[in-house]
Amino acid sequence: MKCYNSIARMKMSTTKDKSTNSIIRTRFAPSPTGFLHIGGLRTALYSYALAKHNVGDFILRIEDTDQKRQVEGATEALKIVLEKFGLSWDEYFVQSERQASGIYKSAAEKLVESGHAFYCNCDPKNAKEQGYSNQLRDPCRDKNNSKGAIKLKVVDGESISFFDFVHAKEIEWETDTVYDATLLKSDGFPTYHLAVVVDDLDMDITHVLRGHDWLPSTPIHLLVYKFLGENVPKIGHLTDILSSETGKKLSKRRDSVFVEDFIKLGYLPEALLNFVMLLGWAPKDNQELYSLEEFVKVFDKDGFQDANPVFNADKLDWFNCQYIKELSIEEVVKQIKFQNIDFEKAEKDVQVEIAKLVQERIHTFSEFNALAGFFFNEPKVDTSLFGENYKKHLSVAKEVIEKLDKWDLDELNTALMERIKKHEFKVGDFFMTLRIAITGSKSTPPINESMIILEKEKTLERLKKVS
RNA sequence: GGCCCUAUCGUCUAAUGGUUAGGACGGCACUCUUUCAAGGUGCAAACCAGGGUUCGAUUCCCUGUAGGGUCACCA
Repeated sequence: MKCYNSIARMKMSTTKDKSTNSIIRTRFAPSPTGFLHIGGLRTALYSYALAKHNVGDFILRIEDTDQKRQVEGATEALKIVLEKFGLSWDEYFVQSERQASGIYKSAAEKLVESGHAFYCNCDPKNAKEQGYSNQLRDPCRDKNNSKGAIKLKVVDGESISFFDFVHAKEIEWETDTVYDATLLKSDGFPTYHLAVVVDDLDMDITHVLRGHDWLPSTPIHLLVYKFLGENVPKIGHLTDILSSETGKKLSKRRDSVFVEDFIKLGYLPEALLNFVMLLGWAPKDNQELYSLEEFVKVFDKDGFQDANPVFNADKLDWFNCQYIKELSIEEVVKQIKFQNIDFEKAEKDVQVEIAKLVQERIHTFSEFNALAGFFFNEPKVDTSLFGENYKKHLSVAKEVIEKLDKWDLDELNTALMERIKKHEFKVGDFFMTLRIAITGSKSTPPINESMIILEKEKTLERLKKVS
């Protein structure tokens, strides 16, 4: 991965001939205010795929112009997660570092000079109470102030539009509905509206992919682009992912939305990424399983969905199953270690044996303890679960196991089956009794295999306890 | 409320001016099986409504309805 710093990058752009630059350049521009949102992962993925499908550049830009909302370590966490998903970037920028060079301030001042922006020296704290903050036309626009925040001077009676490449249609606004947005705050930092335009221009971004929540402020950006007099990148707005609970946009408060949380719950990055690929984009054929590499290969701008998809957890689980099945047994072992401390302490061959039994039976690794915790913790056995004849079953089983001279799956099975026949037990009933006695549950991994793993002593201990 | 976006099975979606409207998840049934999974087979399940345009609309246009987003010196 190439990682330029901002200064090096600025030097580059001054020496480069922009007119010959036809390469596709996309960016992911999160603000470091917390963990990565599932929708953010999808935006990053599509931006990455759009660039890489066309052998272009994918840029990571940290938008940290609101100093008050910074979260310690969020940028580092963001980078780690993106790399975990294979979304590596070619260039890296931090807006607060760029801000120091005065790039945003001078752009804003340029707009004032050309008459497209004005100073507002109202106290931001009182602005709301005075009704200045959400007014379409700010009273300061005619005051000729020479300091304060800088706001956009929107001209009425015009229309402004752009072609949205996700929706594949022209979207238009009357400027009468666009408010005099703040571009440069009184602390000297740009707002998103200014920074995004200045940076996308300076970094030669060709395609902007962002969330639908940005659509309403697009006319502001369009105006700034126009007044700065440069080429506007193509812009596309991705659908919102809806909560299956509320039917509304996924919210940090109500829904589980953070990528890190899904990883903790035992979802594999490949599975999560594959799931997210198909929320808002679909291929022409019916293929559903894609690695990142395959996805990049088939990705195109025509596959975008216009309607908001609902987050379907069942389908995510299914994807996770598919990828868990493909895992090598060593990888399964590794994943289980994150879920259970006792497992980590077990002998290596025991770990492998347990992993084999569990691999096809779980949707996420967090299910491990419910399914296979009995290997490490003695279960509480609810005797009401037992069927008829369970006492006979148990005494026969104990007898067989005690006499068994070799602790081996085949030997155990044949010895058990022999006695089942002799006593004319129902095979299923007999093993269900053993299953409950040993695991405390009616649905478990294969019971003979489990007993072999548990070892003779522990198996007998548990059988004795309930008989 | 203003502005903007959207509308195919419960969910993710494909295709199409003429099709038995396809696939996947989930559901159900059967099968496999000492439980649960996994696997296999099959079934049910959709074009929001009303007007146009057209020989013909799920598809194109309009209206309605419904859903979503957004209205900060936050991003």
